[in-house]
Amino acid sequence: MPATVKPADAEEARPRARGRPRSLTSRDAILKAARELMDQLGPAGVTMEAVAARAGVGKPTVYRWWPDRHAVAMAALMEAQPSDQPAAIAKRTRTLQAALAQQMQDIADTFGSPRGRSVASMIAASDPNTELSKAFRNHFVLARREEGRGLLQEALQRGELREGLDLDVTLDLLYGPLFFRLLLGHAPLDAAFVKQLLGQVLLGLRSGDGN
Amino acid sequence: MPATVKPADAEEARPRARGRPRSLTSRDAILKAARELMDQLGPAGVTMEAVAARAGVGKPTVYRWWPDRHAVAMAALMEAQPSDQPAAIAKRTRTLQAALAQQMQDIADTFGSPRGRSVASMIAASDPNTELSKAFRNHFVLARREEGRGLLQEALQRGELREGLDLDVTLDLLYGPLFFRLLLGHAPLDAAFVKQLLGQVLLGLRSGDGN
Amino acid sequence: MPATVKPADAEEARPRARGRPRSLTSRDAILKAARELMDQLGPAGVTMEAVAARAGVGKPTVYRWWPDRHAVAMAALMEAQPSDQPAAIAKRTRTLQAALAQQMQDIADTFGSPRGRSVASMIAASDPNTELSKAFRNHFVLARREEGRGLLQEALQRGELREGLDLDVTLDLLYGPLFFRLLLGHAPLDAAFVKQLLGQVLLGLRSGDGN
Amino acid sequence: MPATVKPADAEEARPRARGRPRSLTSRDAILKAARELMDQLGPAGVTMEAVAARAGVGKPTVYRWWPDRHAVAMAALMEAQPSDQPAAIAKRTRTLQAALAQQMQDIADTFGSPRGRSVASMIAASDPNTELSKAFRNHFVLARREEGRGLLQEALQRGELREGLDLDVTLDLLYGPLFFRLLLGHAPLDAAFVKQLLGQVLLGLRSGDGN
DNA sequence: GGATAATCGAGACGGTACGTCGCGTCTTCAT
DNA sequence: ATGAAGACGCGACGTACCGTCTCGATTATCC
Repeated sequence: MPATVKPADAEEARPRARGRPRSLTSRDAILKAARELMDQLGPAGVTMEAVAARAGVGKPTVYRWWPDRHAVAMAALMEAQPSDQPAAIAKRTRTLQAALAQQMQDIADTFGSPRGRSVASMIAASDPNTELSKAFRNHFVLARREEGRGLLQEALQRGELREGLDLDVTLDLLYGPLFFRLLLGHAPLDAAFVKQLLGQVLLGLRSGDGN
Repeated sequence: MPATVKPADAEEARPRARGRPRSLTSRDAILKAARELMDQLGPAGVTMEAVAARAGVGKPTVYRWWPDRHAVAMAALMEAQPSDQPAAIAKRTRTLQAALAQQMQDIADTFGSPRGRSVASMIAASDPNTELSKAFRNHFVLARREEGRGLLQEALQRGELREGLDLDVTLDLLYGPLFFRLLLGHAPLDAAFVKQLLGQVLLGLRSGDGN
Repeated sequence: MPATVKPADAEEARPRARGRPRSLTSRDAILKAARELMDQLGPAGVTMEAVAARAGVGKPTVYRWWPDRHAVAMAALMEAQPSDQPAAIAKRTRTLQAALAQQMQDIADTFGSPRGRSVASMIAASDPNTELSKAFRNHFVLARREEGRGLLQEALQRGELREGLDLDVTLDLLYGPLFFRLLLGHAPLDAAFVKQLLGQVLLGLRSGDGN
Repeated sequence: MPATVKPADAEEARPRARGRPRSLTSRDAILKAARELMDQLGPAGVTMEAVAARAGVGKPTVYRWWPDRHAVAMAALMEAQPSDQPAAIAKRTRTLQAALAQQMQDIADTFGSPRGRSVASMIAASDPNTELSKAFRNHFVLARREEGRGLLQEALQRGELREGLDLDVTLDLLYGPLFFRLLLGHAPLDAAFVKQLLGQVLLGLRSGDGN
């Protein structure tokens, strides 16, 4: 799913806007420049002037695509990491616990990187009410949570989990602690933690009731 | 615990510095101004110029106390909310589950407020490695988590929880999902959620092993 | 005589260019828009974007007719005021002094208007070496001076003026002070001034020599 | 007399403004930079960015002293040429005609230079109603005209000129044609012209009446 | 009559400069 | 020495126009 501000590509009419079409080349150059600045200087380095200069583009062209520097940075990060296959590959080959463990470790690795830190800091710094901010959170965090929902539902169908489980609470029980440690950094985020976390959560999912 | 970067008020010598002493009045006026700006304009509104102007203070005076705008903002927020008694009062009067539920609901209320949103956004936006940032995270999040540790330890001594419990994982299991929903806002953070959350977590704490 | 930069309509071949011919409707709309902007906002308001937008025309269409914004503004002003009959009508009906007085008052009125101020400011602001600039100066100022030359020559033939008069100096003696006050605004430009001016100048033209 | 916008140096109170005083060093560097740009690139080259960069000064500092680019350019030109002694020296040593001839040739030389062209173009391009614009016109043009008034008054006292002369008209009669040719460029501005001009004007001043 | 070609409106393009705001530092006088 | 005041160099902001280009659509001439 593209990171543009106006996807709007419902296949209907869309009367082939008048005038010169926007240059996708410019758009890509802008996002590439933003990504490089993000990696080299962090989120604060993604200034409109630096992005435009590095992309070989006029500042107004950047503003034609995105309304401000936060939007450019978010679009660059979203385009950089498609949020795709990694877990999907592993999905079917393991047990629920193994699949979740792998995905969570993958998330930890991703967010442990400098670019991941940038993502985290932008999630919290941006106005949470804008559409772009929601899309960004969805892209980087909630999409992973939805992968987990898929894994849980399969396990549910296999009868490995008890009926009547509140999936949303369970998902937060899995991913909440993960991002909590990522953001706070008060304790290590290693394989042992993931194992313990999964163990405690899954224990409560197998039998009995959680009330 | 003061919010200044340099407490340094070790009671020893301190040769009664020459010249005019720093005005505590100024300090308080600065923090008050910062708090007001934070409430009215959000974290981005806490600029040094605005703070100094509103406090009726010169900019260098602000810089004499804190090194940059983030520090002023953090100090203002920390001074505003002492992170004290609320849970302490309730501690002894209820069951573990009830005490935790009350504290968590209290946290949710606190962070649901505009000022709480500011706190959350500053946590994620600030450089996580600075001392001030650590103090800030500790003040607003980890201190609450430590309150929970106290509650769990009491329950442990009462034999309500199984031995060998990994308290750190358990604490993240409790507070992680809470802050996860606070930050992401993907699902409501109401009493039902708190109840479900506590139910699922405590279920795994009572018997059996979590491995 | 049209105000376009490229009249070039030498009646010869001109192989009746292929393709769609330029729209005179557009041309007129552009000049009309430029005139309106000039009147409402002054010379600085005559921007290519505003002209094109107000004329309901694409920017390249404007550039197809004129090379830059100055040219458009000058063309608009020149087209607006044909520099014609006013004095021509009066020419024959009066004495030299009366005819000059009327023309000069007419010039003063013209240049005293907002549009006249625009003309004056463009004369001085434009690069004096371009062809267009020369045509513009000629249209608005020197053409009037040439009218005066005609009046003087008639008077010369009637024997009202002494022989050997340097007409160019005399013309500048008449029109120089007029435009001087117009541009500098240091003193009123009223009928009394015109009368005084003509009196002093013509005094020197009647007899004796000016050496 | 300085070119600052706020001279206001009436020697009275002026309570020694609070805060850091403005740096005259910066002011001078700005004006010097503006002058150099004016000489090298013409009036259009005097952009705020270029001035600030060349002066080694921040843009806001330039705006602290002058409100816009025109003001900077005018101040630079006024500071560059003090509009002083030249004629004053010659004043007493010659006849009226010789003194005027020298001054007028001096004016022609001054305004014939590139910098003089810039001055002329700025006079006509600037909003004639602002205080700065008036000061500018006064500095470069009317001050010279006033020198001429002095010369005429001396001649008047010596009895060289007839009584009842309208000095203002006479002055415009002298300087108007000069600036007319300067601005329009339709005829040479050489010694012969100056001689002819003075001859015709002075002829009318000696005897008879100009009505 | 169908191809060809220059024009049309529209509007995005790379740029330059605008005038503003905030940073964190420095310099002044008054306390 | 510290207080407030405020100017300093700096750098980024977001906007306005510049003059050029690239679209699809239109309108004429030429084959």
